[in-house]
Amino acid sequence: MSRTLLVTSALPYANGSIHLGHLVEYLQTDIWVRFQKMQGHTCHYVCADDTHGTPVMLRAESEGVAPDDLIGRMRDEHLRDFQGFHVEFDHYHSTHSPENRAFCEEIYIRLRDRRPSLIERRPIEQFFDPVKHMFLPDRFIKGECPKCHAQDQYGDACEVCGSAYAPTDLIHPYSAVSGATPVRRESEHYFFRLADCAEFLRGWTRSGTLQAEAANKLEEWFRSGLSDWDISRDAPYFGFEIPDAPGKYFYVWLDAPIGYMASFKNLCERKGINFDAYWQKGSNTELVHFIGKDILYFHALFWPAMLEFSGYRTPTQIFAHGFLTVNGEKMSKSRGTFITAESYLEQGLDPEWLRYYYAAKLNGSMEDIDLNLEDFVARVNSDLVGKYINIASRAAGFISKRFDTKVTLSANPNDVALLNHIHATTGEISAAYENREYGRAIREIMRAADLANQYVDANKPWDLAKDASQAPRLHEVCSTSLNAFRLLTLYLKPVLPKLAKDVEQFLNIAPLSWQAGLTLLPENHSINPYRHLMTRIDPKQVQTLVKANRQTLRAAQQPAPHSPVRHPEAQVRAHQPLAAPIGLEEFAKVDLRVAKIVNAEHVESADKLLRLTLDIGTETRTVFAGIKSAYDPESLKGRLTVMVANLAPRKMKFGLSEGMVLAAGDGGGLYLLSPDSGAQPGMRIK
RNA sequence: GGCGAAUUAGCUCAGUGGUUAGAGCAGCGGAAUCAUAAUCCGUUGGUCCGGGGUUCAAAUCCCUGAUUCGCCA
Repeated sequence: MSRTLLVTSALPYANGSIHLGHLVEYLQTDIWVRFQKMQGHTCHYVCADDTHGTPVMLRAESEGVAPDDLIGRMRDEHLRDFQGFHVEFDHYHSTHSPENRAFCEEIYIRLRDRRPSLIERRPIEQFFDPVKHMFLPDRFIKGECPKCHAQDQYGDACEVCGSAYAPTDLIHPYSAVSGATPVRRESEHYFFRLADCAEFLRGWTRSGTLQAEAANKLEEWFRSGLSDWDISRDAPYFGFEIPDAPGKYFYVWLDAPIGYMASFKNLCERKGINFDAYWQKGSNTELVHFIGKDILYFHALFWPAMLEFSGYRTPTQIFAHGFLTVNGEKMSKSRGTFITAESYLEQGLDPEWLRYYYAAKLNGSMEDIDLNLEDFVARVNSDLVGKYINIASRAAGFISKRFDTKVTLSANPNDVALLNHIHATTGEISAAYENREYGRAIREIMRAADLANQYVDANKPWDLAKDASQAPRLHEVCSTSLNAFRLLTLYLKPVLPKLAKDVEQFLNIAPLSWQAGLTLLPENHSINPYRHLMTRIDPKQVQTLVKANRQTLRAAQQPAPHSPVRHPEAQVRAHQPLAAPIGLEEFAKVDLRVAKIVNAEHVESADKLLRLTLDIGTETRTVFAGIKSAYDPESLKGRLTVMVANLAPRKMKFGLSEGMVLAAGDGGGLYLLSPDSGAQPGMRIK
């Protein structure tokens, strides 16, 4: 039965580049969409840039450009990266669009005008930056941790001791925007009464829309009670003004998911698709959202509630996936594993290698997947080139040279058995794709590729070729090999669209679709000359890629490592303004010394700290440094760095810290300073 | 701190119907030479994180500990 689907991937935020972590989601979705289209279903895949919010506003300001210019540029970059990885959207829009404004206003007004209303206004008190004249979200307020007294911690949680608190708990808070001391100020905010939607949400959650793990997570949230959602932000804010509220703007997370509708609306206008047939209540089309597990809260609570109570249909499925780790660890700029989509392509790596590797690793759960770079090379080379491509390569020469490029049909039982066997796996493979069990599909396909290679080996075309009387058999064996190869290509096509296209050209056939593709090449069908379809990965390419990403750190505008659509307010770290000027004498008070790290070790029960023993020539110091996330203690031993030697010692839970080491970081990574070669421990820095 | 997830061969992962735990890659031995040194056959390798319990029987269920990761809006 033919289905009609609208599929989305989460909207990437316009404040960062696409990296390999993002790509997990877009490739997962793209594979699924391509599979659905190959099935003959009607399937639209839309996405957009998520453009609003304080981080974009501040970044545009710091770059001296209008927000519109910034988001226009970012959208172009994002789209270019996606296309580079063969992610094929039917439309890629922007949340800063007339369509989105219209839907935001409409949905808001419908929620507001319900009786009883789902929108409530009440004043709340927040920190306000008196210099910058703006309210400060938690992440924009820094200060001293009330628990461990670490300096310069964010307003929501301490990165040194890991404790969570409210920004009001900070000691000596200051604005991360201007450096000014924030003041408390009251302002009226608009809230969406989520608690009133609880009953609906409980039912919706259990209606098969979520993975079991996700439904469990929601159950936790239900148990702890749903609170109202603050959907307004005060000017200045880059976003849409709330219709009846001058100076109040929709919070970016309200307008971001509505962007799915806006993007599709734009597609509908241009293609003559009936928008209402997809979005009206009771629609029998499927609405499927692919998201990262970190934004489940927004997509499984706020979003369906907003839709339901503003008279729209709710999503059919929310598919949440896990994060990407590289070599078993969080992506890290200092290790060079924070790899951007752009750099991957620039280094000349084939996007289909990554598509294949992700597919081989993905399943339908929210578990994280690991990109092990050594395994990546081995897996792609062995599976794709050694097994799959090899089948075509083994047979093509004979067909071209001995049989005038023409294939034949074979009734030989061995040949029929092989093709039947590969054909028989179709159901299992398509079920695996449908359920997003791509790893299972790939295992199945590679098992079939193994069979094909065994078949070639058993039938020994190279022996047949030596005996002219065996020519008909040789013809059958090579034709059967190519037919097997054709079926495997069909199965791999959602994952490897470009390669499949090249194979279609080589085999001289129409684009493969699922049902029509489950046939054989007709008698006397003529193929084109074989050219190498895919090269192997040279491990050096991967090393170069890692090196390149280690070196291009200053670009540093990336959002937090592995989240496809991170809470936008959290992404502001990269844009700290310069501090107020100071005189030389003031600077000279700081005694900076070259220090040799003579020992470095983990601190038991500390999440972020390493205990460093530093030699500064005249004495050794113990310093607790919050750099565990970025450095392996062993790698630090013996290296030189810079420390503040006259910082007053501070008592910490783990002992006395006698100074601090200097490191740069914007939240996405940490980079210890190093003096140039020749410096000796104890030298003063001035 | 609370809650949740994960921990299976050197690597990456399958494996809930409770029998003698599997695959791919890597390793080792052999064969082959059509194919981008690709392929084929054989083979080594695991106290299924530790400990306890339930059972005739546990990687699988229960309890507990360790480690890792995530969430706490």
